[in-house]
Amino acid sequence: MITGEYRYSLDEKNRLMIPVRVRSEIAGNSIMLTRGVDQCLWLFTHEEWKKIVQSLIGSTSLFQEKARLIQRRIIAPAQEAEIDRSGRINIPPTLKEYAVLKKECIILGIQTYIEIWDEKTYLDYLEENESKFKEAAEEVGDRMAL
Amino acid sequence: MITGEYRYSLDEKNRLMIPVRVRSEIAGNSIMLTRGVDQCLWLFTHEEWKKIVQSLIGSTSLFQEKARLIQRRIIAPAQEAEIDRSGRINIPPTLKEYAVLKKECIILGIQTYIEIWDEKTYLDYLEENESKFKEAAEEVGDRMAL
DNA sequence: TTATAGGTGGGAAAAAGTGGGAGAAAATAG
DNA sequence: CTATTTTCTCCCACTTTTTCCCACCTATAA
Repeated sequence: MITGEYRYSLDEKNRLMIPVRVRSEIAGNSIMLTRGVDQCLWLFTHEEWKKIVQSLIGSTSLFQEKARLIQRRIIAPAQEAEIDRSGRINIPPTLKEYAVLKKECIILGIQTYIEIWDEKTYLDYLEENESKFKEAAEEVGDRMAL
Repeated sequence: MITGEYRYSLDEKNRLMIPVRVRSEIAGNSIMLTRGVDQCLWLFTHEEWKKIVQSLIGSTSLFQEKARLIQRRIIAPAQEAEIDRSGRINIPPTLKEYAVLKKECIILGIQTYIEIWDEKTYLDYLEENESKFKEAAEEVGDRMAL
């Protein structure tokens, strides 16, 4: 299981470090990188990617508007990324622009996949949603005894 | 059951002591550390953490807004922390910043988990919420005879 | 006072992270 | 089509951080 919140900087060559702890959870050295929901990038292992693709296009058709949208928004932008010897990946220009990555980036391990955020964007997102989060937490609290 | 309120200081290497009484309640020497609700860190045993993750993400998907929020706010920031020979853990930078830990920290044992606060933040929190606490206490009093 | 357990600080080796050079490949201009 | 420039990739070397270990300090109890 991939987990953790890390800060790394994108260098001048658009390389971004993948934290060791995350790397060690990823089998092989090649991953899929795509647009996420919200202003971040998603990063999947090949296995996970296969599952996603299957569940996204498995039951839909190119003759359905919403299906086309999801395909264009999630599936099409996906690119393979190699992890280099020092544990970094290259961020392709279009994806970099989508997530508005500047220098400081946040990498989030979310169990089965990874998110890449621009630091400022991420902090703003959390701040904006803190009250919504607390509501959600209260709801969870109602459902269980923690 | 873990209980107690302790004061320890974070050293220059970002190590924080886990009180012996708390340590002895933890099986193994590794725990999960994450962002808490409110400005503190939460610390769970692996068992407890598993339960939390399960109940938080068990039935949700990365294509649901609230689910993503909870995952980003609680699940993703979680990192494993090893307890060293002297009974200390390392606090990762992003978590340290979130809880605004300076030198003096307060460690709270709350039955099944532990909270880590910056001392000043904790005292302010208690003070600010004293009246809310009294209300809550009244409510509890209505429901039972203590 | 001495022994013991809890707590604190720091050195040294190892691991992780960073930046940059050189050659290959690709793009562009002539 | 070739020559020049730019971009990309691979690799190496340096720096920083982390980890592991040990020594010492302090308080408590024998």
